[in-house]
Amino acid sequence: MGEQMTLPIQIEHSNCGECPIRHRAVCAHCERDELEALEEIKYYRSFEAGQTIIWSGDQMNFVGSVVSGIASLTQTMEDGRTQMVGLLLPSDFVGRPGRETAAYDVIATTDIVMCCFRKKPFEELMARTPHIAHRLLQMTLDELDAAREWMLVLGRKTAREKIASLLSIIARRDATLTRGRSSGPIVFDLPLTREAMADYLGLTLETVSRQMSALKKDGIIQLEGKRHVTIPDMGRLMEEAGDDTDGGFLV
Amino acid sequence: MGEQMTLPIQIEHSNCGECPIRHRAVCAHCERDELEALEEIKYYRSFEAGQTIIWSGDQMNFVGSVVSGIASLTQTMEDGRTQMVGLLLPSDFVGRPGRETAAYDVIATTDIVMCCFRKKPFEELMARTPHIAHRLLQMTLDELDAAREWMLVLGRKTAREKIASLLSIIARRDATLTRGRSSGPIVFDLPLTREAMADYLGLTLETVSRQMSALKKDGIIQLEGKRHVTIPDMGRLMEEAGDDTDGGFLV
DNA sequence: CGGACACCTTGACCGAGATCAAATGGGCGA
DNA sequence: TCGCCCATTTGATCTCGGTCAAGGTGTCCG
Repeated sequence: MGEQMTLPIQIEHSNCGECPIRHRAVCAHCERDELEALEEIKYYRSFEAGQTIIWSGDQMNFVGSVVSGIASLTQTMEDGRTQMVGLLLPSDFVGRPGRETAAYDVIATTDIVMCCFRKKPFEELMARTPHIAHRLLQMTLDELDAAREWMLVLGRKTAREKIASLLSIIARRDATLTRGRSSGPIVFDLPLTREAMADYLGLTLETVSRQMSALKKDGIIQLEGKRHVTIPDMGRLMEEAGDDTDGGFLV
Repeated sequence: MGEQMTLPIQIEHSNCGECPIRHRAVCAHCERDELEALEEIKYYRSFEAGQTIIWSGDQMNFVGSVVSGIASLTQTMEDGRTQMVGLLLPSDFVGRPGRETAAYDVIATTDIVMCCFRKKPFEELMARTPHIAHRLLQMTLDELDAAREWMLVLGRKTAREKIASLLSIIARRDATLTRGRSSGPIVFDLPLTREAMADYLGLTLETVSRQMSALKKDGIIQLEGKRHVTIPDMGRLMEEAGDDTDGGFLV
């Protein structure tokens, strides 16, 4: 069975035409050609929050990456239980080279703009450019890591640890995107509803809410409104997450 | 961070020298050369049940595949909680092309024989042979699928459903390896202890044992001794697993 | 300004699975 | 064959997180 995957494509946040993201290939000496080839097969799509971008089982005729907004990769059981299996943030890649159909639902969590490439030409480009294939392999390995790290979270962590893990991942990701590694308090807006957090963590939204309140009461996080989060001490949060590895943060 | 992964390499169970597995490359017209090149950098290692084959953080100087036996990819928290994040069965590939160190512990569940290739030459071969890189990408995508499917199991399924899911995965894998798809009862030996099953499923061994007994009492499975399992009706087992997809089994 | 709606919080209670503890059983070496 | 060791089973109890049910809060729009 074919399916959906996310691979963070190596890109830079600088302009290429109307697109705020520059799709950068890996091989230094042929970068120019690749960029031009990508330009030719590129188009844009946008989706509103809540829209299902791709249904599990869909024929896929494009690959692409998220320009802005958040989407989730989700699996659903027939009785309605759902589990988010991946989070698509800006710069993440969508689509499985070589596979025909999607295996997961891709649901827009916020409004989304995607930069798409027609699948066939992209794959041909990939075949012509070994470095792209190699880069895709590396990205897929990263995804696999993230998935396996998440298996530990889902299988063995308590609700409180799960919340702390999610917060630290989002904070880390946010911190590396917006500034370099700094050591002050970290401030960001949660891009997920309580329900989406619950789907990601294998919890109910009530439990998520309770644990958020508890972390707030204990001073691990500060909450302003429902979404605005301040983390005064990243180290303490990671302790709460039960993380031995600091994930390369603040190294 | 680099790490460990499993990718089922495309192989055939026929002899090549002393190795019971034939390492088969993907490109038909250059298969001969690839086989010869693989022969040159090949060697064997064996491990006893319980041995840790690779420690998380180890420098990796080989890639390889399992010839016989079972191993597990495992993550451990500092307080001792462990979660298995992958299962290595015969024909599964070990090692991350392009990564320096292992991210997970690889522990021999049974006695193991591995067929290894020195990493550097293997990667050079990979660079020379685009089809191998492409094949590796496909295998990695399969792994990613398996991991994400498992996230649904870990996050949303009940203990009973988890056990049924694990049994059906093992049964399916066993069935496709040993014979073609047949429709009769399925018989196999569990390659895992109750504790290993628990580590895989995010449960305790007591719960595993209880649910196995329950499934037995309800006639979903038959148990002879501790390990020998008969599944009279695969359909019923998959119902218990809450699986909507039949995973391509008996299609 | 106020009402409606979506999202979130909090409370009370319950149950699946964890934990602690003990009994059973099978395999292997002496 | 006996006895030991270790995996497994089974039992009793506890607890975390799920479930059901009210409220609260913020935002949009009349």
